[in-house]
Amino acid sequence: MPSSPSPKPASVKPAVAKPSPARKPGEHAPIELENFLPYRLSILSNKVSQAIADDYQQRYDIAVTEWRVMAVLARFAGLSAREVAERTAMDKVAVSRALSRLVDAGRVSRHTHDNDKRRSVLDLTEAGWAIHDVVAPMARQREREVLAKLDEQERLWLNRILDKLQS
Amino acid sequence: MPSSPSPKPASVKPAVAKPSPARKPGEHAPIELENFLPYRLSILSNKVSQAIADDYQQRYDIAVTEWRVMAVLARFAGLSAREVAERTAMDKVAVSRALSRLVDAGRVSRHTHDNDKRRSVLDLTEAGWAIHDVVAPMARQREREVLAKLDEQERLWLNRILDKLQS
DNA sequence: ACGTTATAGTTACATATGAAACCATTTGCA
DNA sequence: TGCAAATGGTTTCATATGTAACTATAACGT
Repeated sequence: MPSSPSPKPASVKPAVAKPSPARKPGEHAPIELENFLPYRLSILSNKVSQAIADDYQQRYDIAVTEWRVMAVLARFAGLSAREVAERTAMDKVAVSRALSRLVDAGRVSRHTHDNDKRRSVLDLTEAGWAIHDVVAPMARQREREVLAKLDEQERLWLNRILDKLQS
Repeated sequence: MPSSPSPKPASVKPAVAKPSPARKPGEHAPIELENFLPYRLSILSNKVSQAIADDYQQRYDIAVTEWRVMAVLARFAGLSAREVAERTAMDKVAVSRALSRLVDAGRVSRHTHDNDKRRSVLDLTEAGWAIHDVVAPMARQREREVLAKLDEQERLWLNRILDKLQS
C-alpha cells in the first residue's frame, strides 16, 4: 500500500493569470498568495467550516462557536466553562457568550459546582442532545466529502502532517 | 528521495485525556474535535496567521485584511477593488474598508479608471512599498519556520494535498 | 484567622465583520 | 436613442469578537 512515490511538485507555476509587474523586476519580491501556506490554509479552513455551518446555522439558529461548545459537551459531560474553552480553543469570553445563548435556548444546563461555587457544571439538555444527534452526522458527512477528494495514502499523510504542524 | 512508506496512522487513539461518557455508550456518537479535519484546520490556520500578524500588526498599525490587499497590489499593480477582492478571497465590503484605511494612511493610491468611471485603479505608494519590503520577508520567514517542522517529502505531499482539497 | 494572590466567569467598550440597501456608471437591447 | 438590468463601490445597520475591567469565590502564606 505505501507504494506511490513522492508527489510531483505541483508543476513549476508557469506564470498564472495576470502577472503585472510593478517596477524593476526582482526588486520587491512580492508574495504569491496562491502558494503562500498561511493564505491557503485560511481559505481552505474557511471554506470547509462554512460548508458545515451552512447545514445547521439557519436551520437551528446556532452559531459556529455554539456548535463547538455543544460538540465538546457531547463528548465530555459536566465540564466547566474554562474546560470548554480549553477544548474548543476559544477564549473564555466567547465561551461565556455562547453558553448564555445555549442556556437561554434550553440546549445546555448550567449548575454550580458543589465544591467550588465559582465553577459551572455544564451539560447538554435533552433538546441539546436532539440537535447534536442531527448535526453531528451532518458534520461528519461534510468532512467525509472533503476527504473524498484524497486517496487513502494522501489522507494518511495529511494526518501525519497536521500532527507535526500542530506542535 | 520518494522512499519512505506511508505514514503510520498516527496511532489508534487509545482514549486520550478525560473521556467522560455522557450516557449509554455508542448512543450519541459525539465528534472528536481533535481528529476532526475542519477543527484542526481552523486551529492551525489561526495560529499560523496570527504568528505572522504579530510581526506587523502593532508595529505598522496594519490589519490582516490590509496586509492582504497590499500583498496583491504588490504583485498586480493597477487592480480594481473587485479584482483585489477576487485575489484575496475577501468580500467587496471588506476590501472597500481596507482600501479606505490604506488610502488615508498614504499606503495605496486610488485613481479612477479612464474608460470606466466606476472602477478604481489601485497601486502601492512609495510608503506602501517601503512597508511591503519589510513585511513580506518577515511573512516568508514565518512560513519557513512553520514548514521547517516538515521534511522535504512531507512538504511535497502537503502541497499536493492542498491543491486537491482546494478544488 | 487574615490579607494577598489566583481563578472562574461576566460585563463593558471598542473594533471588526457581513448582509442588504444604496448611488453612480455602464451595458444590453428593444 | 432610451431604459431596464448589471456592475463597481460605499454606506448603513445589526451582530460578532477581543481586550480589559470587574465580581465572586477559593487557595496560599504567614
